[in-house]
Amino acid sequence: MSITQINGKTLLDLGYPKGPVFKMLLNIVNTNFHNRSLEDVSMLLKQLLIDPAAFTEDSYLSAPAKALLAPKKSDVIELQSPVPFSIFGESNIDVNAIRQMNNAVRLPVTVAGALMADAHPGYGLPIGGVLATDNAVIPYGVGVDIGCRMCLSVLDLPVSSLENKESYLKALQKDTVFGAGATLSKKADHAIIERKEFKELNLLKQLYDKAVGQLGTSGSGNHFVEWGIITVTDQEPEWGLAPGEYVALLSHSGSRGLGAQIAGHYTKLAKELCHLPEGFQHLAWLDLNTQEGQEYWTAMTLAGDYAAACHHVIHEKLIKTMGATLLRRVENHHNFAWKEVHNGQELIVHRKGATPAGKGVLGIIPGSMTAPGFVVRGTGVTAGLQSASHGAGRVLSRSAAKAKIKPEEMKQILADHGVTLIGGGLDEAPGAYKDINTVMKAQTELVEVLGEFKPKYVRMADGGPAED
DNA sequence: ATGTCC
Repeated sequence: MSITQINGKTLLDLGYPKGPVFKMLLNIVNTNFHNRSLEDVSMLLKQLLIDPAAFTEDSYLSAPAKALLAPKKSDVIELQSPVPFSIFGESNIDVNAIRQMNNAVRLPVTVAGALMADAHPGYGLPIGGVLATDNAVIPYGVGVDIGCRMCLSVLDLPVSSLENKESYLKALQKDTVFGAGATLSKKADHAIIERKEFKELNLLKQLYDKAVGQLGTSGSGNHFVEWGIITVTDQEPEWGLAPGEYVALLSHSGSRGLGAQIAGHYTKLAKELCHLPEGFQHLAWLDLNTQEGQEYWTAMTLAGDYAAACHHVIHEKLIKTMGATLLRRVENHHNFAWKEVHNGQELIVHRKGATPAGKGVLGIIPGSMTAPGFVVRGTGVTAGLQSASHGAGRVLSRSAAKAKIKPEEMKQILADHGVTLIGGGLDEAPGAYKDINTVMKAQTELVEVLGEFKPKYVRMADGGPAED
């Protein structure tokens, strides 16, 4: 026997006006009409829309009928007075990022917020923004690249082997694939493609082939795969490595087309279901008690695991090519939402370009292709919502970097740091980023540094043409 | 970030 369930899209397709009647009908239909056929339910909903007056005494549908008959009242959600939030490294943050955060803490679902030291403006929530809400998830609070993350593998290769430049560069050429829409020529094998969610949600069904083809690729933008040296400095390393220098592999990428499509789909749905005032619409949320909210959570979780799988495929290939053994791995999402308990309340904590930094939690904060990245251990500070920055943060937009930075300057900085780059454009030049050391100083109370990673051989997507 | 599509 099949169970009939409808969602917001069903109502939109039937021609229902957006508003409070949506939530009423979803509850009524999905709890009381699930034994009826979808055809019967659709017919009934059509009649209700055409002649609501005929249903005002209906035992199930009187409330939505009356709502449809009521004079149209504005259904724009009212904002609350702002929840105070901490800003780390405020003097170094674009005012527009702070303005966006000021907006986010006025949502009626917001319980707490924090802005990280690498913050810059984004869609809705700024990059570097952390927002804790009550039972609501904001697709643009997670970001377009769901599950964008870092992965560091510390290997048993001798540091002196890095002198063998060609073998490391060749491995990067052979085992990594970059570019928008890029796929592997030989499909990667990983348990993620067996996940049942790909069969349970229509959207995920449609994205399955794309996900399989792009598994193990890196994408474009600020994503990279690089070899380098990690210097472990912590005297009592709880991560099982004695202080000293090691060869390490570091990657930065996300959930590729899969996550991007999920983000696009549910952001659109959120905007249709959650009506915010002008200027706030990118912050539209999905109630986790609705089918749409649950679907997003399921899809987001899958995209996060898929992003992790992509890193693991890349690392396994490179480790095998170099004949190395994995000593220790550290990895973390920095675009995601988590269910966490803060001050005794379960909250939805969105980190959009922020590293989880709960007490004792390890994470990676990359610098740039010539600046060090850091392995950190969170302190769990409440003011920072148990978070830290996800990198240095941009100081120049992509277009500004292309216009301002000269190719010779970029070459010189790479040479000065002994870094070899495959691909990479002026928009990713070190000069486009803030000074990572300034950013780290602004968050000393949020994270302790356990080790410092210096890039040596870096691969990124080919940069676009320079702009005039 | 994504083959730039609501």
